[in-house]
Amino acid sequence: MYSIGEVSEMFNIPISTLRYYDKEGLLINLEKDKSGIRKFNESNLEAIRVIECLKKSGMQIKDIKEFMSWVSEGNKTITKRKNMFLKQKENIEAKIKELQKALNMINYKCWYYTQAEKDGNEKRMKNISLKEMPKEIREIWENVH
Amino acid sequence: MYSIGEVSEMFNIPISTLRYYDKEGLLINLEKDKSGIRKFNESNLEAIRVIECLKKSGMQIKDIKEFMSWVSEGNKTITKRKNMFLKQKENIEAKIKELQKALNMINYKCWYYTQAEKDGNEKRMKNISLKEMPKEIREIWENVH
DNA sequence: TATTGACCTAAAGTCAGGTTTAGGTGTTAC
DNA sequence: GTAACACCTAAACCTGACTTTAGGTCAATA
Repeated sequence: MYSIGEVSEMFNIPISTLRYYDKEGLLINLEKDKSGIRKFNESNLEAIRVIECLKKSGMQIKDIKEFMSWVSEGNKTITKRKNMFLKQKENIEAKIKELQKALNMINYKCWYYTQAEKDGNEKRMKNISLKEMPKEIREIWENVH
Repeated sequence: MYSIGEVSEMFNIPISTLRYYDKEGLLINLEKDKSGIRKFNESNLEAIRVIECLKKSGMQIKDIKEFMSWVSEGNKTITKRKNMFLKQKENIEAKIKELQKALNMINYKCWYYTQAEKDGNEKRMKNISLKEMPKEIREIWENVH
């Protein structure tokens, strides 16, 4: 059993955020002692891991809450929950692809500015043609434009 | 030269958002005709590509604005701009790593719920030990916990 | 015993990043 | 010549996800 302060430290999540998650219904089955103090058990910690993961994958609080409500409904929602994870898998894979595209653009810009820095100005780079680019850079450029 | 409506369609960005970016100073050197209508040229389109990329990499509007102001200051800010892109490259690589970690968790959950669905309940899965997991799943699980 | 520290609630406040509204201009289509 | 369309501004509004504030409980320490 952990206090809110301990959990906050473990996960590096502000106490106010943990209380907010609780208020929003994300922390199902979180117990409180007779004087109202929250006691986190292992399954609450696992819920926090899942919340962090679903947030990273771009899910909104209200949808995470819905998922948590399915968890507490038991066996009859297993398929729903499985499908939700399959969908989040796709979401996250799409996000990674987008980021990789952005990374391509950034790599092109890094090359561009490294060259411009050598030249002391952007004159040459502003009008550079595909033929003048090294093969790897040309591939990136074509990918991005 | 493109109208705001054309640009909105090309990039799938709402007109209101393009106006907002202009108002916030992200679209430097954007010309307007005598009656105040925006005319986008190639370099404005390139700016929009850069904005989209920097947004994906997690940069805030006010920082993108600062970058755009460096662009309009010319050669003396080339090094600044290069360093900014180098830093964003790191940011985006870190983001990809995070997403890959989240994807691991999601893959574990997909496996978990596929098994639970077969069983018709979560009894077996809730208490499953490392030894009972296939090797790939065990590796994921260890990565995540 | 009193003060410190960790916890509590409810409600208000904040911030980024837009979006919507209200009222207006200028050009083309019937 | 009037209506429809694409554009304009300024300002108000909205949403999600927190964070801060104000006021209070309780247990342990000086």
